[in-house]
Amino acid sequence: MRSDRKTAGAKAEGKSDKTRRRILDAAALVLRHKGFAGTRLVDIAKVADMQAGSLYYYFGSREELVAEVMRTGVCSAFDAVTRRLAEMPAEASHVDRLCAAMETHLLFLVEQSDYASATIKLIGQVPKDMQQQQIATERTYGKLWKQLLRDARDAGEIRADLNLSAIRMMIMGALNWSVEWHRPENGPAEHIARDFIAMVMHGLAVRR
Amino acid sequence: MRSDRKTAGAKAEGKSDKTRRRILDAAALVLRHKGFAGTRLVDIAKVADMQAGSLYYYFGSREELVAEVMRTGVCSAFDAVTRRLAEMPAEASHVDRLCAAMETHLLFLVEQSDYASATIKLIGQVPKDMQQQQIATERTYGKLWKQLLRDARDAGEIRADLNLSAIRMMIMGALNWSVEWHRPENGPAEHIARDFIAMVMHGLAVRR
DNA sequence: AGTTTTTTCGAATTACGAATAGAAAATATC
DNA sequence: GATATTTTCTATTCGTAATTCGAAAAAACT
Repeated sequence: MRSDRKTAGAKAEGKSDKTRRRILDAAALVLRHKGFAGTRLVDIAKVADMQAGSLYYYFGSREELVAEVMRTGVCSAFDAVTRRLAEMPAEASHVDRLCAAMETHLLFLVEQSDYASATIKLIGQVPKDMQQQQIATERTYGKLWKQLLRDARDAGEIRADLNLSAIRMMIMGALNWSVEWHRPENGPAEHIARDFIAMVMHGLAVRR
Repeated sequence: MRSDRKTAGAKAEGKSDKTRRRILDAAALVLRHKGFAGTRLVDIAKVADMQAGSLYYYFGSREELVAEVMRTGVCSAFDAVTRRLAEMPAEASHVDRLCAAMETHLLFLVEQSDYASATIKLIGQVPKDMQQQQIATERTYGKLWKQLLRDARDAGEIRADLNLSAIRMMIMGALNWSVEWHRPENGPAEHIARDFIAMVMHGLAVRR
């Protein structure tokens, strides 16, 4: 059994923690590509360079492992967006901030984090109880987006006649769906983001 | 073994065909809610009001059954949109047609067809070979959308500086993602569609 | 170097659900 | 109404992959 020699929040990372992370990384990678049903423990073990049985030294069950990948996925995306917003100049408009959030979310998803893309993919695949847990974790991230939209609307920067909840879900949907189709050969994610933001902000219709 | 007393395209539907459809309906319903991994044959059988073993009289395997649900899902969505476009007045603009297609796709997805919503959900969940097959089936539907966008652009009705492939995927993503979040209590799908179309066409930003 | 603790292994077990097959029931045919 | 055909049921088999467990190996400690 593992000893808990560390106090919460310790910074040094021992061998055991590194192995644990290696397993999580492997799981995120495989899950991202094969989904929940398609991912077997032996697949994860192979990538992590160990035997399937050994995984149980670190995680109580397959579900527990997957759940931690998903939790990490949401939290890391939240962090990435939050950090990006934090480093914006104070004079940035609410719309600027909204656009930055969209760009960051998309880039993070498709070319930075296996955890985040795996999480998106898994949301619709895991059993009901895990899903509940997951939705709870996502609530904080959802609130951030809700706030971004509300601020922009209250400042008169975006139109006020739309159901912002629906708009938010549609935006997230467009961004999240990219994990299903985006491949590097479709071009750099920055370009996708640019065009998407152009559409969302100014519309497809030509100005008269 | 079933006799093939019917010639292709016969209109009368015998008892056997009705049972077959009952199973497909049940499968679509369950798959829509539980996904690929979460759906067991006994679940489908229960809804179809029969024993799991009996399914094999109609389908060679679980995969075959799921594949037929998915094929039906894409084809029916294609039909719904095509029909809607066909009954539009000749003087309708290309943008009008594009909007009609978006609305139809969304409504069909969230409140008309378990087949269509199950299909969307399953795309990222099924094994690689089924996925290939599925993508092939979807190609026709994809072409329809590509054409709608291209026509609108060529007619000068939408801006010409955007990557239409990416835009198409983003639009489909926003619409498709609704199967993950939309519930009747979020309000009628018509309203969601209206707001989404407003955003896509005219943008969130207020006009100066 | 010897001892204890942590980590890994790999074979065995278990659980679950798809698939099969032969009997029974229902339905159609003559 | 008897016979043939189709459909369904039930119990069983089969395969796969998660999980367990005791032993071996590695690492840490004295």
